Amino acid sequence: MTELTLQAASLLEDAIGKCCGAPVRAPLDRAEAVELAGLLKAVADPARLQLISILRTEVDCTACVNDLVPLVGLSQPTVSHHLKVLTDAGILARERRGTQARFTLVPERLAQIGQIFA
Amino acid sequence: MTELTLQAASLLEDAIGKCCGAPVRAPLDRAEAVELAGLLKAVADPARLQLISILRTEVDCTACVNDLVPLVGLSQPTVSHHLKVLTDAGILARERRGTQARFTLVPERLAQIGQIFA
DNA sequence: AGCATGAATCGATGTGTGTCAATATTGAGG
DNA sequence: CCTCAATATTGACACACATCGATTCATGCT
Repeated sequence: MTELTLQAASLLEDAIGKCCGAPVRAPLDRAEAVELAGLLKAVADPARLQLISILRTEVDCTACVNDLVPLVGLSQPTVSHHLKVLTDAGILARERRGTQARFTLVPERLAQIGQIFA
Repeated sequence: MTELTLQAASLLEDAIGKCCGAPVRAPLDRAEAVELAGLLKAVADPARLQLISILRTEVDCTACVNDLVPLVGLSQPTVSHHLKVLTDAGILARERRGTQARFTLVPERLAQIGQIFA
């Protein structure tokens, strides 16, 4: 793995053309773009954003489906569906606790999304 | 507008329950969630992510439609469509330059998206 | 004016997705 | 084992959307 010194990176910036002080990256190819878009799609939905924001206010960022259903005002199957989408995207972790399923935020994954546009 | 001191915010954190060191926010209501989701949807598409990443490598973060079409490998109408979506979302700015239209990144808007999950 | 070029709009089409009611599955207790 | 409570899956439906070809619109040039 070759690494660039800060100085070399700066020269590269001048050569390629630099934007807005943001780090220089090569344009995404189709595959990379599809993967990133998949992650963003998981989050680009009102119900799922609400679920995430609710979990953020819960102790340990966890809750079970039954707690969430009344808070988002959707049917239980629909909430279950959204939780699955978020879990498949690695944004939530699922853990069985007796008869109920507890969902917990994965903060590193959220931070990763934030980094995309940093 | 009432402001919280850092100390008060910290107490509030303890009272509400805190997650992952992320700032405490109230859960999103439906309207807020819809608006945020709209912004994220604009970005949650492979072609549009590619367009953004390409613009980032261009000098001054600008390019015209004809330059972009071959780079993303989609038809001109489709590229035009995606550019419109990004522009409507405030992520690009459009400017006529003779017969062609130049699109420029709005870095503040991109940063705003990053902040959502910070 | 007329033509050429670059960009936007239109119409159509196939695919994806959010939602729910109904049903199935899982796990705990009697 | 049977039942109950919590969650997941299925089927169906409406709606949104990415894509393209054809066309239209806008500018600059001759």
